[in-house]
Amino acid sequence: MFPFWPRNRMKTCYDLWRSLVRTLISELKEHLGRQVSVCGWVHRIRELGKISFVLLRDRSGLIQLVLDGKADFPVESVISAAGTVSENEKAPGGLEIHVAEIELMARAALDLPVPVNQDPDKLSLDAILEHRIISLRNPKILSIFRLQSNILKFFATHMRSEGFTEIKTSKLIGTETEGGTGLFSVDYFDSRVYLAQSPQFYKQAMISSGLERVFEIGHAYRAEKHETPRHLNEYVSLDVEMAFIHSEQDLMDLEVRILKTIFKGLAEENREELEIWNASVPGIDLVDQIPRMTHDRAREIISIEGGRKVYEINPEGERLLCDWALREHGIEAVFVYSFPRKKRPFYTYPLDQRSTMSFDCLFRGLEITTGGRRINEYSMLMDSIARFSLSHESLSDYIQIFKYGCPPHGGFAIGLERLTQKILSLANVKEASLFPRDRRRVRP
RNA sequence: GGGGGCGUGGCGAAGCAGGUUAUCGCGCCGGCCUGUCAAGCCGGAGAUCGCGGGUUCAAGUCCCGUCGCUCCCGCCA
Repeated sequence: MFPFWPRNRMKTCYDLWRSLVRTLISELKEHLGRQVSVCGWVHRIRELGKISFVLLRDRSGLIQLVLDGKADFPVESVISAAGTVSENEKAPGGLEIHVAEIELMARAALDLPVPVNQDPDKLSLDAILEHRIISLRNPKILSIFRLQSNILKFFATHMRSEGFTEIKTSKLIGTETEGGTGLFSVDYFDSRVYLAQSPQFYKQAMISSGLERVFEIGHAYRAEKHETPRHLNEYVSLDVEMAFIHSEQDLMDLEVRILKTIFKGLAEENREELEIWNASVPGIDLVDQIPRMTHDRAREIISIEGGRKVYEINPEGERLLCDWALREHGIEAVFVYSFPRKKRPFYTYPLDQRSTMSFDCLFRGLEITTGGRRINEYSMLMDSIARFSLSHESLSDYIQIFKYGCPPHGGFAIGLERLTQKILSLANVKEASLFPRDRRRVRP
């Protein structure tokens, strides 16, 4: 196997080195004293006259290369180096490679727009995002997405373990089902369609189809002109829908189990990333302790904590609630349920005249989840549609889900970027999106 | 939709009771150095101070507009 060099390359005296299979930097300690070949990006160069030290970076880590003479390539160039792995107390990490042969695979230009080998805390968010292609090379920045990838993995793994089927639904929708605001319209041949703000109706359709339990990991689009550290106009939604539930309490139970799996997995597999950000996930046992309170009770607590009467749960109130939960229950999270009917969509299952079987999950001061039981009974849905002054015509497809029998069900959605942001204590949710889209930014 | 703050070399900042060649750190280029650890030392390049207008003998600095960024509120994942 010669995965990195053309087969027709002319034979040279260095072909011995080139015949070496690439070794990942993280595996070098198993090759002590042996000849290896490594590939990666030049992270840092220190020249000391007749000897140079080059820090090489690959997907698995960093290693010091020791070179004779100068390094004739700039930082961020892609190289392949062959040499002998040796132990040296003077080397960072105790290991280094004494290089016999180097191949410059791709020379980097000199005008790096943002530093890759420095602490990104010293960069402005704007610089990070404007030069996203380059800033992602920064190991600390890239570590966000290593961790995020595992959030996705543990989420999906958990859902499957409970018998959920993964679905992918269309992001192009023909009608403004959830009300006119907040939808992006796009040209669709001779007509106009919209980008889905949630897979809500399709999830429910799959409940009635007989799958009973479904989840979807997909993008959601919100055409809202908000500019805050917690909003994106395109985000990844971890959507869940489950049949045969009794109330939103069943859904909170499910979310607790999901969060436990995610937190446990991250604590095991992403210790390094958490350490880089000086962050930690809540203890697994504590997730069971997340307090649950009604919307009314939440307002009371916020009023007491904030020292003044509140009627709405605003962002400051969400922070106060989580502070309270940390103090009283040891975990910065809280479930709020029984939201008023007027604060929830028409499809939310009513508990009584005033409130609904719906809930939010707040984590570290931020709403990461909204969900609830949905109306599954045809006549109740008709009443609700009338109550919200919606038209049957625009909801005809949706109504069909319930006309021929749909079991009691409900679901929720976790914002992937928000969860990532809060786990790592990132100042802005945009840092947790690879290529964030906000009101003006649609590039890179 | 409402409100606040900020735009100064590639990056991060100082300068802003108006005044002569706009300063510092990192990075970059050149030189010295065989054990560096954000290497060190010497030298150098690089900025029409976001843009437009106004006030003034004089504007990075004051005023108005504009564009951009960022934060708070509303709404939301």
